[in-house]
Amino acid sequence: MTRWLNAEEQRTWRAFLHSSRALFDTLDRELQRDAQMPHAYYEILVRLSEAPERTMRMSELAEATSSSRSRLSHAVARLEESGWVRRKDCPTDRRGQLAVLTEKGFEVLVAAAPGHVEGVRSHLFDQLTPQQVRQLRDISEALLGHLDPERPLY
Amino acid sequence: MTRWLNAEEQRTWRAFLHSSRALFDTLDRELQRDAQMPHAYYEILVRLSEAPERTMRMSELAEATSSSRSRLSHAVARLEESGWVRRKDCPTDRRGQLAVLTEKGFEVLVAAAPGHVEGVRSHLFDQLTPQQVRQLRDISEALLGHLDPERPLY
DNA sequence: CCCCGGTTGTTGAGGGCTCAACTACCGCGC
DNA sequence: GCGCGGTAGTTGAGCCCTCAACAACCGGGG
Repeated sequence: MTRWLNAEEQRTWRAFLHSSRALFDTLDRELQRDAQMPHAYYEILVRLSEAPERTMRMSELAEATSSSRSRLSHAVARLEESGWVRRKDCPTDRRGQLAVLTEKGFEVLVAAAPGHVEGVRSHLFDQLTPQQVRQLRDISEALLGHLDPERPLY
Repeated sequence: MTRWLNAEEQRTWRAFLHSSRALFDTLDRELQRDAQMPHAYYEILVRLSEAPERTMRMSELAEATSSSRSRLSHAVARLEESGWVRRKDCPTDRRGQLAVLTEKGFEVLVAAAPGHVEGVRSHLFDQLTPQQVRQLRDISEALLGHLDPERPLY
C-alpha cells in the first residue's frame, strides 16, 4: 500500500532536491574558493563568534551546527591545525572540552563573511519575492518541527 | 557595502539550512539502513530505470542526477561492483560509455523504492499543506532557474 | 562509598566527493 | 587527411563524513 508520489508531487520533490543541492553546492564552492574552508567549518566559526567569550562546549556547538559529535571533533581538530580554534578543558566537567575562537580565526571569519553573505543574498533572497521568503520560512520551520522537535524554531 | 541579512532573513536562512539538512540526512540514513546505498546511488538507479532500455550515456546520467562526471564515474564503478549496473561501449561514439541497469539492480530498486517514497511523503509532504507544497515548488523552480538555467524546469 | 547507566568527546577505518590531470576520441576547418 | 580545440570519461590524491568502538567521567540509588 505504498503512497506513491503523483506527477505534481514528483515534480515538486525533484525541483526541491535539485535546487537545494545546487544552492548549497554553489555556496560551498564559493566559500572553498574564497576562504579555503567548507561551509560546515564556516558555520562553526560563526557560532563561536556569537558565543560569550567566543567559547562553546563541544556538544553545544555540535547541536548548534546540526553536526554529530564525531564530525565536530574531526572538524575542530582541523580548525585547530589552522590555528583558528583552540581547545580548552572545561572547568566544571572534566569530561568536557571548550572550543575557543582564536583572534586569527575571528579575522578569517571577518574576511570571509561579506562574500558568503553576498552569495546567500544573490542566490537565495534576491531570487524570491518577500512573500516567498515568508513562505520558505514557514515551510522550513514546519519541517524542522517534525524532524528535529528539540531544536528551538528560532 | 555588504548587504547583511536582517534578523528575519537570518532566521529564514538558518531554518532553511537546518531543515533541508535534517531532511536529506534523514532520508539518506534511512536509505543506507534499509537498502545499503546512499541517496545519490538510489537516484542513479531511478533515472536508469526510467530510461529507454534502462540505459543512459554517462554524461546524460550525470546531468540528470546533478552530479559531476567524476562523481558519477566513481559511483558507477561501485554500482558495477555490486552488480546493479553494467557499462557498455557506446556504438555511435567511441569515447562514450553507456550505463545499463541490470535485472539485479532493478530488483534492488523495486525493493528500496516503497520505503524511500514513504520517507519522502512522511517527512516532507505530510508536514505541509497543499498550498505550501505549491509554494515550495515555485520557490524551488525560481532558485533552479537562477542557479542552473540549462536544466528544464520539469 | 561504590556501582552503574548515561554522557562527553575522541579515534580509526572505510566510503563518497572534489579537484586537477590525463587519455582517447570527435569533427570542423583548412 | 591533418591539426586542433573541444568533449567524454577515468583516475588518484586528499578531504570530509559516518559509524562503531572506546576511554573517561558524571551523578543518583542502594
